[in-house]
Amino acid sequence: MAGPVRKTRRRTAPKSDRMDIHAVAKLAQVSIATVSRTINHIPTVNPKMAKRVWEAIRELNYFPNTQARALVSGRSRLLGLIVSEITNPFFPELIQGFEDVAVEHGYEILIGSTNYEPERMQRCIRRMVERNAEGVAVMTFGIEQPLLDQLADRKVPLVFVDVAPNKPGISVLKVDYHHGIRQGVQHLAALGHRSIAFVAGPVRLHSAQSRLVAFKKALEECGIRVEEKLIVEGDHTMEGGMAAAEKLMTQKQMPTAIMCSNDMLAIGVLHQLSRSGLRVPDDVSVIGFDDIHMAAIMIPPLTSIQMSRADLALGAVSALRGHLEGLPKRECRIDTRLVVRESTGFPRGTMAHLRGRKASAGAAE
Amino acid sequence: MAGPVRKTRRRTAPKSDRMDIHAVAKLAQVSIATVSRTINHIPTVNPKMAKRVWEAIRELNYFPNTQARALVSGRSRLLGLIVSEITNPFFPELIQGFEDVAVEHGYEILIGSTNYEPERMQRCIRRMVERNAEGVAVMTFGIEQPLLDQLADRKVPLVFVDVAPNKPGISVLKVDYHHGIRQGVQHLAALGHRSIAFVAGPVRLHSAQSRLVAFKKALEECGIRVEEKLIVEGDHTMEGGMAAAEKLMTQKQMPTAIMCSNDMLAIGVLHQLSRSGLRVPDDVSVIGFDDIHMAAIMIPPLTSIQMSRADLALGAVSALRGHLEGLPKRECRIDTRLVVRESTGFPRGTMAHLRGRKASAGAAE
DNA sequence: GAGTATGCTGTAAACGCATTCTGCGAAGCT
DNA sequence: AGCTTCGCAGAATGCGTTTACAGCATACTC
Repeated sequence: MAGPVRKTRRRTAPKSDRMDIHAVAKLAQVSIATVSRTINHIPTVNPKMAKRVWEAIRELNYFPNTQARALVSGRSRLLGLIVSEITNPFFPELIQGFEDVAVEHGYEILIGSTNYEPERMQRCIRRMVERNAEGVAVMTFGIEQPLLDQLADRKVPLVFVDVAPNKPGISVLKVDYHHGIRQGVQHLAALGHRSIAFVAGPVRLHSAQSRLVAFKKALEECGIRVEEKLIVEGDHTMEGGMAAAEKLMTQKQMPTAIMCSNDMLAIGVLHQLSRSGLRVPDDVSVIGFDDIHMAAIMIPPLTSIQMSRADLALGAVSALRGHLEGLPKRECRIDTRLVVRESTGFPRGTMAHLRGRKASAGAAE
Repeated sequence: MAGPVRKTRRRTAPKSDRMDIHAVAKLAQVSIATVSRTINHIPTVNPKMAKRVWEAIRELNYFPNTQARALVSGRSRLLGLIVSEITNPFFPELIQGFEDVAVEHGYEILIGSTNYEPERMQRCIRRMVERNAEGVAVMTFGIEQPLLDQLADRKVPLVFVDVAPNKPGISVLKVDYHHGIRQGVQHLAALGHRSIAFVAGPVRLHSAQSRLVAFKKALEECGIRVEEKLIVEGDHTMEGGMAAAEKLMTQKQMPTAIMCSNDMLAIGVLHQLSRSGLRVPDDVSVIGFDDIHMAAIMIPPLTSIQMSRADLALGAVSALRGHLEGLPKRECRIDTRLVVRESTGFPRGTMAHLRGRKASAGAAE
């Protein structure tokens, strides 16, 4: 023949110590196809052989090689999750939930944190593409359009929070900020508060903007005028909350209640107030947002607006799985609701305040 | 020949829209071998061609398929990180550090959290093996020997904290708990404390045990007798800290200082004390361990013993990389050191206490 | 009892890439 | 000019799976 010499190159190692499907097949005295079918629970396999195969697998302590499976099947069984910062307690709780749901459906997750740096975002996306994630949930609460396109162009199913480009293959989890925030404002108004401040999040974060808008709207609904002076910007960290509280306290008219764009801000506010000798809720009421685990164990336990991480996680995974099964896109609503604890009470100096000192915990009564 | 008809099965899709190395080769007018060499920075490639290749890659927005590379090269470029619970703030900080170091060396990470459940641990290990992690850092501060063997048997490089089986391919990061804890005890002793309580971690955690032992040893070094009554067990959560403080306060002789096995406990203690009307550090001094970010922004800022997450992460990655390059094993020392903030001061009722009220922040003076 | 349907099994071809080998043209050397 | 050296293209092979398809019993039909 004309072709070059055909040399049957030997496997580098004597097959025996290689832990692959062949080893299992050999031990179970079947072909690799049967092993594969057994592993994948294809029903046409003879139960007798299947049993032999499982025994061999057990004996050899065999685990299928995910990379090879992914390569041939085209399915990586990997879902990406991009968050902004893993050190903000909200996110680990979210990650936990996301992972639980993903694992339940046979997926694994690839985590990326952007730290709000576009360059890191870029790397995250690159990793997701390289590892062939079947879908990516972008939970950074703020998108970078051009980067996103890299994913969308590859037809990777995506799910965003709050806002997303209107394309097929892209779902969005619409958080109903308004409901929870209105509950919060109504709760404060019912207690008698009329001077309510808001510590907003970074303007560039869409979710923070939505919370602010919802707050203003809720105020109006309760017939309370929006005072721009009572709205200060924080950065969703404790330090930001402390600075914001500081700023609010130097104002002529100090608010009797402070709502915050997230719990970290609220915790910072709590600290700064305490540091200044003000008592919560006796002097000032405080409401947070997110209801992270820590909120419940503050002193006093923080009244907060809950946005369920579990729902978020579930919604995200469901949406991605939906895309993978062909459904074009989807809009999932995430509820928020007020959780009343002990950081809210009657405003100082009102009759209610004097009467109600003891009742501040349970609100009404 | 005798064999069955050889049917050249066509690619499922017309090659053109498949984004693989062939497409790049075609566009750059070179062979796939050259593309491969270019991507892998093999120096023998002609710079001119390399440039053409990079341009083609850019134009096509090509990303190499990681699974295929891993399959053929045998290197997944994946490092596993197993932690106990992602919702304890210590761990996200650790994960962050680990990821940073890993990415810097061209690795990606696979995170697993066990939640202290052996069954989850099992699944984590399974995932690490299936995905072919090149090394795994087990940062759960407590090992499950039998499970671990599954990894060791596969010759996966491992790194543990505190304690590890003495085998080749297994490194250990030895945390020098004693140094930091001694500094803490000495700090308290110097301020005049003689009645120092310790809120320990779960007995089953090796790291918690080590901290307790180090505490006792440090006490003796300072000539203070170990009072078993002043040692209570917590569970490394805030709630555990609150319960422990409660317990300590009901004792006949209340301690003037409390050291805790981790910061979450200390924060819980802080809360419970404040709830009971005791002031820190005026009435009781408190010292934490780990020095998580949150410690610095407590009220009062928590004096804590720092164990650098960055060092831990760096040590872990270095050890794993060492194994991959053939070094048999390694023992890396992780330092701990006292960070004095405002939760420690002179004990109540001493002359020093009266004199030193103002000086409590800076300790000495 | 021959023919056909049925049920599993084994074989071999992909999946996308890295690696290696051969063949070959161009450049550098004596 | 003849030789070596270098670096590229082209082709083949393997990584560990999945899967289409061929094949072979066995069971079923009339």
